[in-house]
Amino acid sequence: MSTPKRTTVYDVAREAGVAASTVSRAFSNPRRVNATTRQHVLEVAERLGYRPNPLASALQSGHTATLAMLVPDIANPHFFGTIRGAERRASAAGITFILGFTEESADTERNQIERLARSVDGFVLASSRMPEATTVDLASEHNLALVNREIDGLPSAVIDNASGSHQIVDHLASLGHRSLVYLSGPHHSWLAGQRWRALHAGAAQRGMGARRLGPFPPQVAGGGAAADAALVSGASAIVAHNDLLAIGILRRLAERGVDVPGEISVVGYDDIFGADFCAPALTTLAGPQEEAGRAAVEILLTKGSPTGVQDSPRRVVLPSHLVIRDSTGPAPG
Amino acid sequence: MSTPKRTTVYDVAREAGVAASTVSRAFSNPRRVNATTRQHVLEVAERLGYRPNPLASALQSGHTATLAMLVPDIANPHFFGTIRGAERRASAAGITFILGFTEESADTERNQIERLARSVDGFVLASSRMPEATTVDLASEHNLALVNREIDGLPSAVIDNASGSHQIVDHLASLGHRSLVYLSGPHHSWLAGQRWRALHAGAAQRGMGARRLGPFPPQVAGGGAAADAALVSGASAIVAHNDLLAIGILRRLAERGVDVPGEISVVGYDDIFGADFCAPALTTLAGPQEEAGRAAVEILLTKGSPTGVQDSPRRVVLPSHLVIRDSTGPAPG
DNA sequence: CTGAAAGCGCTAACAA
DNA sequence: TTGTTAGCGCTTTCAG
Repeated sequence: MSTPKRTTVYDVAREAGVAASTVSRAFSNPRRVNATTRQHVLEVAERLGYRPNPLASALQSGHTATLAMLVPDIANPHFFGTIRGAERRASAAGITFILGFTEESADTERNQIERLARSVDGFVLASSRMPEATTVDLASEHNLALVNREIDGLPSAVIDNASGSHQIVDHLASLGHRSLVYLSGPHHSWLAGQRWRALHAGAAQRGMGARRLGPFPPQVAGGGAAADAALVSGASAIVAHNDLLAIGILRRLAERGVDVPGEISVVGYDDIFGADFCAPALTTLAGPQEEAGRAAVEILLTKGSPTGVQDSPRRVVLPSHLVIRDSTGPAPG
Repeated sequence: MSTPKRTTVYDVAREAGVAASTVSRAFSNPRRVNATTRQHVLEVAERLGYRPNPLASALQSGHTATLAMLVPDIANPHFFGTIRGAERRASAAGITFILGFTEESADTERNQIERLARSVDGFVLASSRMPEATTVDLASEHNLALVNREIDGLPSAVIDNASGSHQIVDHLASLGHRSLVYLSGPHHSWLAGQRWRALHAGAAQRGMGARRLGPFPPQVAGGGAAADAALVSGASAIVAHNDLLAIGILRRLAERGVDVPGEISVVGYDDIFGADFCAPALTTLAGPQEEAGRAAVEILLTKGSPTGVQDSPRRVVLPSHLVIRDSTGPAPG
């Protein structure tokens, strides 16, 4: 509030008997300054309570030491781990972390990027909703790293949903299920496409039937309609687009007096907070979310580094594993 | 990545045949410019793809149009609503929103504040862990608004825990409970103090016994020890510091074969995501979290406004209400 | 290794 | 209402 004139490089310089540029170097380019001089400058700075102004620094240098992460919705616990991983990594590197929400809208996402463009060095886009072309376009002007989305030519960190989906199919097959129904997430969701393709292929290999229904809103509230649709389909196993939806389905099935897993099995994706204490506890595909967030930041950090060369974009694929709980069991009959 | 020379106010000014300051005004001070001129400037700016650089603007004006919210832990769903409310309000005002985590540490919190000080116009401190003195100190140099914490002389938005705690006591009393045990959160938590005081007073009024045990880590994992301690205490009702802890307690009780609410009732605070689908569904104190976040940002926004005068700090108290679910029932015997 | 000087892009007096 | 003139606080050539 009060603005008792901030101490600047000049104040420190005068007091230390050096030039402002030396003070600057002492902070941002330690090697370019004599160790003794630097020590002295730092002491004076400390004494005067000097604090570099990141804005002034960024204005001149072009580097903001800040990065932004854009997430569709904060209320989805699925993003917890990723956010935390990203924040931790950024923090560790002394990078300021901006979190933005896109409200599940590609337009909002795009606007956020344009808006923040000058204030950050790069963006982590989690489960981006933007069309591929738009994203590629933006990537030419901005530093982007994707999480749980892959686009040719762009760096990304994803959790292996293909292999994970196969694990799900194998699990269900081993329990004697002959058919499954995938209750899909948003139509334009890259993840939904991935999951369905793998599920479909895996089921074919195992001689199982597989159908896709939906899209359903990937939230607990979407579970009602999804469950009802699944029941009509006659499949003995439901694979829900994510845990939120799966939990909603579990609820609806309980309301309707359908026994899980006695009459029907339910599987989710993400292993979110709550998946282990809903009733019945949910069988779901888990992955190192935190690691994914960390990796994305890492990518941004190294991209901006001295190499300068834009080698082929890094793509990190993290292993997933199926956590078997109480919502899956032997096929009935 | 590529830096094809950004268009600046000067480019626009030249092209529009006006001075740079006019361009500046057209954007940031529309009234101080002729409507026609402004229109023209905006058109030219649009055509050239001009985008104001917020850093340069902030450096000169001292206003960053950015604010930061500091939260102890992103993994606690309790903060969802508050974060979302704050972000939405900021977004609506065209303010950039920075989210930081303090890892439940007062030191980290303080460091974050110092670190971001120059880059933001104010801070929303959610469930701040800092000692009162430190906070008051910081408030003299920074623009602070507290959420779920009250300190004399500082603006805040809190959910009414006192009245809420009384609601809990009344509910339990009406079910015939003669004693309750409060399983407390962190010792230095302001909320924990509030809750216990109100619980204690309410119980006394109703002629109920009340004991406090703990502190316990306010997480699901803390529930094991908490539940065991509660059982030993012999109380027929448990009030947990928050829902995370309550859910952990529910789990432990289930493991030990203790019937809830048949043998013992359990109440939580916050009505977090999951409180409605754990087993049994949790009776808990709910409040308008989102509103709290919104209010805190609102405070920051108006504080920085033209009034200039620092009237008595605003304190917003939001109503809470008890959501009765299946974890509470008549006292046994 | 260090200093001097010139801005980064914008806004804020002060004139006109 | 608009233009002119200085910077905001820092980094960065370029000399020395």
